[in-house]
Amino acid sequence: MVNVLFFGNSYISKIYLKELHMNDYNILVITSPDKKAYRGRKRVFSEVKIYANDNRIKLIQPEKFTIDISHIIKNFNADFGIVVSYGKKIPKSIFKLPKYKIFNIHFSLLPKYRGAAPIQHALCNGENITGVTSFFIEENIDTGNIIFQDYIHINKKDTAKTLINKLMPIGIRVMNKSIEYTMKKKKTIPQKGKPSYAPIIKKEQGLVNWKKRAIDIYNQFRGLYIWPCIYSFITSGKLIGKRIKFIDVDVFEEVSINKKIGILVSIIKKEGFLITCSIGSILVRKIQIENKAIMSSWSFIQGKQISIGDSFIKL
RNA sequence: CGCGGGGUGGAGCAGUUCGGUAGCUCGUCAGGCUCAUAACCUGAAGGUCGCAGGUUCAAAUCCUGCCCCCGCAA
Repeated sequence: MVNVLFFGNSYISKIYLKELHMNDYNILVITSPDKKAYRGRKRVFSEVKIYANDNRIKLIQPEKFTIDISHIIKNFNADFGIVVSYGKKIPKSIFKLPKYKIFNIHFSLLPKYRGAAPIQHALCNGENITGVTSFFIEENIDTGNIIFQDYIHINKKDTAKTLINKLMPIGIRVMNKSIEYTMKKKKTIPQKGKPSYAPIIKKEQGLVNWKKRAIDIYNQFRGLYIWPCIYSFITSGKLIGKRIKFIDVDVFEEVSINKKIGILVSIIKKEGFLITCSIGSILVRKIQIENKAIMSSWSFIQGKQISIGDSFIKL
């Protein structure tokens, strides 16, 4: 029986945990403590925890890696460990414990996009290629020697959501290859090339800058699709001061040079409305006003909440 | 027992402050115009105004209780 430590928190992690479980490894899951979601006064368990509980997989939820936690992990006698979307730094005292150390599944072509949000940053930058890399973790973040790497093309229409879906099967393959290579003690290779960084996304990064090109704003939309979405503020008309999230947008055209930017210039029946950017304009199909549910731009227009000439640019 | 917004024909909204005829932009259906149309014109159907009480000559509107939905924050 092969003992595996699994570090993960998100629903992405769950997919990898499931793969390991299906392959009959003896797993110890390390995930974050439960969070409280107050709406409905419920406690929310992470997907990882739910899966572990449903399948009777051992699980611990340390806040920090204390001596006690370290003992539990040591006593598990892991052969190796895998980290997928864990979100916390794992100290040396822990990652030196397993026989074959611990490796991470990272969603970029390292050394590009080191950090917490590689998928989002790759999309925001309009990359047309990305991938999955596995490497042994060390004290610096995302710098370890590469075990296995695979790439994938990014479609112009891909958002963070669709790209994650495409990366999942690649990642599974990378993980399985990595396990195989690790057990065979196959030689790893140092990262080479110029590194770039993908720090955690903050909500403020969703604010649209209308001085940018339509294509740049569209890329920002793709990258921040799942969270926090791109948004702006309505600065005229009846909803003045309200924040508006753009839930579904597209580039309408990308060549015109506009004097007035951040203005709703026209409405396309049943489709949505156009907003000018410095170069080009974007078509907004779905929106969400703060404190409201998501609705189509067309419905929004029916309610006379917004009309041609309204602006989104802060004065 | 965190903060806040909301429930009005099929969709999105106004009307509630200060009680008095159910309103707007769409959609649907029928007819008309048109070579033609998602355009335009005419007409029609479709609502116990979230639920239950209360006040009143009269409640979408005021009072009380309840249900449901949503945003923020974690």
